[in-house]
Amino acid sequence: MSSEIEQMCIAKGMRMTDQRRVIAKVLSNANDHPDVEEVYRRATDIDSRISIATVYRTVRLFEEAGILERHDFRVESGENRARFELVSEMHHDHLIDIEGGEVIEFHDKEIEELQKKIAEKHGYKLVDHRMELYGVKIR
Amino acid sequence: MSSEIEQMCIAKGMRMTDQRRVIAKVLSNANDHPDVEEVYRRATDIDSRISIATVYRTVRLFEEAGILERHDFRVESGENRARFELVSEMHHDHLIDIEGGEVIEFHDKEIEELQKKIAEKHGYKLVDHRMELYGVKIR
DNA sequence: ATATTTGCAAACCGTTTGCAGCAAG
DNA sequence: CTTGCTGCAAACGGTTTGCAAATAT
Repeated sequence: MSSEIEQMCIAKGMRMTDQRRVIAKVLSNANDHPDVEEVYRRATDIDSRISIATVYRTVRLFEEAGILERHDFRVESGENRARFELVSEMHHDHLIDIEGGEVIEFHDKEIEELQKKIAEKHGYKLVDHRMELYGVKIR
Repeated sequence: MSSEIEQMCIAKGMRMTDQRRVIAKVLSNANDHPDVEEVYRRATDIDSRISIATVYRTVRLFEEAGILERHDFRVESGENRARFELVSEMHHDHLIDIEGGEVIEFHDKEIEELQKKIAEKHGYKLVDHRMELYGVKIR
């Protein structure tokens, strides 16, 4: 059976190679926000004939096709790797545990509404936004 | 007369070189959000004996001293340069014109409050956040 | 058959760093 | 005098790319 992303690719008329199928599967199954290295690890685990260059090309392709969303979370270690997740029907933002690294997804209608209003107040139509909350667990 | 940033540096006991003084002045006078190349341009305009390496070292120093804030605005051209601004007494977020590139600062108490609540609802203490609105001018 | 994709390694770009000389305290 | 700063050029790390071979359609 083909993965969720593979279906989307087919729907968009993309040429499906073994590599793309594997990467599509890895990303479809991910419920975290892996970076390219991690996708590469998981993909080569399934099929070793995949190069990191192809992973880079493929996540970019998927992103441009509106299948994946790219994030640049600010992270303690200062490493600057982009992380990816499947675009979901429901838009959401992220709360990042700066100690543990976990990422919690949330959606707040009220904030979204306020953001739109702020843009309008300044004479702008809001076309995108980025909101990341950074926190530490209360124990 | 010494610039706002220079005063802060002195207050923190930093060794003041000509290069640092010039860079401090450039950043104190900036009311935009220049990247390193732009700071370098403005600085060498005043005194050509400044290298880009020193600009990099100095903005990092100022950032770590809590004098500057670093931003990584998402930008159409895909270029990934960090941009800097003097930390202001009043915290604010940014509305970025994705066409013109202008950056508008704003502050919304209500959103800040909601962000804190969201973090708490998930068992986190909010320690930082990043909120950028991307818009197009309504003509 | 042809157009697209791949792996490889080299290039890229923003940023950092080792080092020897220079300047601040 | 000592410690820290600078310029230079080389290294870095994540990402992209030119190319010839391999593959999808």
